[in-house]
Amino acid sequence: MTPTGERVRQAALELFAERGFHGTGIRQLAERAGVSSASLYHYMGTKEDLLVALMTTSLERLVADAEASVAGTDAPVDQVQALVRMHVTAHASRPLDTRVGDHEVEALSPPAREQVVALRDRYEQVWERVLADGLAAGGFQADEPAVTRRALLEMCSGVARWYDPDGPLSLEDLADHYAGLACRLLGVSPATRRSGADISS
Amino acid sequence: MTPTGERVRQAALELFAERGFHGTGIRQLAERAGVSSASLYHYMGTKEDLLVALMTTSLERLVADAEASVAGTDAPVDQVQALVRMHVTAHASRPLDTRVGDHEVEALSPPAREQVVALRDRYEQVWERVLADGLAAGGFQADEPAVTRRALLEMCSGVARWYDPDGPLSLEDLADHYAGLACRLLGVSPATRRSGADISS
DNA sequence: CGGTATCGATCGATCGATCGATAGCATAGG
DNA sequence: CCTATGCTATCGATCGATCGATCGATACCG
Repeated sequence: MTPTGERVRQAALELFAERGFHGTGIRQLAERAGVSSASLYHYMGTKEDLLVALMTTSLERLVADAEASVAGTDAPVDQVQALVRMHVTAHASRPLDTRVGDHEVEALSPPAREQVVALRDRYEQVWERVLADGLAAGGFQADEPAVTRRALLEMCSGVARWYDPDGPLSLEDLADHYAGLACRLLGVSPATRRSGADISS
Repeated sequence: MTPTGERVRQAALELFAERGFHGTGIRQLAERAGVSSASLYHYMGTKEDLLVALMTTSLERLVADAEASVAGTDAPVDQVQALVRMHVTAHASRPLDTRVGDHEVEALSPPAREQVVALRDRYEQVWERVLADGLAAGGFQADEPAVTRRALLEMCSGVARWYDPDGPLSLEDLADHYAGLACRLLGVSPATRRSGADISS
């Protein structure tokens, strides 16, 4: 990717996150990227193509990171903590990506939306499988797994809306804290949180 | 409020929630409300005035309900459960209001935004005080109260993005479940969840 | 008559997108 | 070595469409 092309993507990420897709004009985008509005079209297809590209890049990275997170161990208690750390770290360190991904799905035309939603579903399936494994193994307690999963995910995604990297909490502290909160939510007994030991062992 | 005026507000609520403020045109709004785009201006000021009115109405109701929720008891454990039930019920039964309130704040011009953010802050202060009381009384456990408060609020707000009133879960069930999740998050011991008894008593 | 409610027509501005033109820079042909 | 050719990058000008908003006119109702 050429430097100017990268500047266009960065400008789009900032403006879409800040003002929304429909709230961002092609001319603002060009000005932020430092090119004319005509030159913009040398680096992208339509404005929507650009949005799709941003979302797809971000989501594919998230899916890959999620699958890598669970690959490190077989114990659901460890897997869910790895997922939470990864998710929180991603949302805190790249809030623009995740804000665009969360808020602008409805701005997409149906075919593009399908593609993006499919990626998001793949991501959530990783969580679903880990939660199901943990419930089957007895390490988690949840009356309504589907509700608990959504509550957990929404809680973790929220950091993109408020975390300040210059604040008192480091990324590590934040990830640690959320891993603990997730364990509480899932009813993981404190004794089993630090190890992958099955609760029945 | 005249019936047509009410239809305008309802149409705006639906469209702003569905397509966003900038994604909704004055003509779509008029069509959904069943009037001409010119007649629209008999019932509103500018498009932004309409958005502000919707947000203010929704937030003022939320603030009033929050203050009523905590007025029923002095025990923080009961107060936070009442808050969670109220918040979850509001977000599940009026998802359009809360989606607009959560997503479109950035679409407001600075003076209007200040007014809306002030209301939202008043609402969050109710939560903050209850959490501080619970920590002081020893009923809650939280290393980072500010983080825990945000995590709790984001978790509860998320229901507006997925709850289906025609699904298997009733509003009551949902509120119950979230009250339980909140207690887990806050480290409330199961014994004290059903009563307002201080943990030291 | 004097409000209230309604609308077709239209305003200037801005929208996303395209056009043809221009410059720079590589490299292949003589 | 020169220059012809082709490709990348860039832009001013402008397209038709739509934007939010306003106008004057009409109808109805007390």
